[in-house]
Amino acid sequence: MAQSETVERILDAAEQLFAEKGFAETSLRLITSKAAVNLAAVNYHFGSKTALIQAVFARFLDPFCQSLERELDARSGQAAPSLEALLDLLVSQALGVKPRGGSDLSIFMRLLGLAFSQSQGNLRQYLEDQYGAVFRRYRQLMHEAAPNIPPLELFWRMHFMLGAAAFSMSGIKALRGMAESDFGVHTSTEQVVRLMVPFMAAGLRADSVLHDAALIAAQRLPRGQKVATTHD
Amino acid sequence: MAQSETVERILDAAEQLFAEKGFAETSLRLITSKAAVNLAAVNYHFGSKTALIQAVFARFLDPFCQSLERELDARSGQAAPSLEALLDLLVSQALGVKPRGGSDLSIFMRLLGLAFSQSQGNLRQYLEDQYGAVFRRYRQLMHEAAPNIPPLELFWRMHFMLGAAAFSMSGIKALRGMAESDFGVHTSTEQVVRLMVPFMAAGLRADSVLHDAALIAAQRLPRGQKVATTHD
DNA sequence: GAACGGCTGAAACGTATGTTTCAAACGAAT
DNA sequence: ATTCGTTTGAAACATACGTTTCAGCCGTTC
Repeated sequence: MAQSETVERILDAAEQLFAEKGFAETSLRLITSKAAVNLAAVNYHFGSKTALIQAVFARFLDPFCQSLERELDARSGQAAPSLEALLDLLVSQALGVKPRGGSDLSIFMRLLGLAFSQSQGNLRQYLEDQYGAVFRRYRQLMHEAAPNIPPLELFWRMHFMLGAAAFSMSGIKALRGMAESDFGVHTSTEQVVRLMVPFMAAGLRADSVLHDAALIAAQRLPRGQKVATTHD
Repeated sequence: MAQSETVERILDAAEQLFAEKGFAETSLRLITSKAAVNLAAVNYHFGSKTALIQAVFARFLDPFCQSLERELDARSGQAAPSLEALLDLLVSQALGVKPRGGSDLSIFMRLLGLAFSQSQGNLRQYLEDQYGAVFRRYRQLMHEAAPNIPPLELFWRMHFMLGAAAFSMSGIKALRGMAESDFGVHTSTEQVVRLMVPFMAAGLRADSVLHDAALIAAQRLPRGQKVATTHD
């Protein structure tokens, strides 16, 4: 009956605590205590801590990806968007998705960063399976926006991008503190995000170093390789 | 007889396991078992697990920073180095420092990434205290190499850079796997590092969006989304 | 009003962790 | 050969964790 509020409370608390301390360092007891629910509620509603973690991501990533895909669909007929437009789209989506009160973009990105840096191929595999399609679609658009960059290099550059975003948001509190003590200026999360756009756009379209390197040779797909699913 | 080999064995095992699984997820028993030493040896030689973690970083970062400072000293008389030269210096130092057999650049960067993304209270402060001076010195050179970028923006861009590096190296194995399955090409760690340089250099000298003194007010939302500025 | 099913509360279970203890082993100096 | 400080080995300790259990609660349905 009626989706007890307990589930939301747990997700709220877990999201915040995971972002603060990491997954392994956050105990269920801490979560349930912060959420003011019973310890057993987690295993009752989610089954396990692992499932809880995935649920936290799903609550954030599902609306984000759906919203992003909607935007991409809306643009599918028109001319291919520019790099900046693509980045802006991502930024505005990220800034726009606010499922709940507690959710902040910095939390979102920090969790994403943790997902990639914490151990288990578990979570990573989950994200890959669940949201890999959207990523590939977005990458294809990036490829069209920067056709002179070899796909392999673009792949890595997009992950440099993701890393820059995840890392900065990850430690935004500490970094903001450093910036504030060094420059006496407060930088809001949103401002940091906006600072990323020109950095990333310029990095993405920098001259490739792969055109005549050894990599480019292997880059031409030897016909046998399994490239099957992705036509990008 | 001072400095038993046990210490080195522990550090080797710990470094590798920390990089693989993270700090919290790596137990002392796993470390000592891999190192083939007694469990109590860790607490005997290092005092605590926390101290062990710091020791792992010190063994890596101390020679790196010393070597970097030496290079910076050697260049202090000459003309200010270019951005690319500065980045190359970093890369070559990072690729050059190999204190031991097991040590790999990807391990180095992954640990660094973990240091910033895991429960930041302790380790982060340690790194800041211990190596903050070198960072500031390097940043000053970056400022001279890109004088048209406002220092605050440069600060953030350097951290975007660090994030890109830490993140990519952090999950290099998984990313390499993705790249390999999508493009059928193996990318070595060193190649990934070299791919970063043009990306970062271009990002660093991208046109600033902070030109006006009004650092903060300069940011106006391009599209009509709700602002609701969540101050955190 | 009684019976049912979803949900909560409190307690316990089994396990794994970091740390401590203390006796034994080792090596160098006396 | 004995001594002494350093290092190791095996075991125990205290604690924290994720998970399970089960009795009780409450709203809904018959």
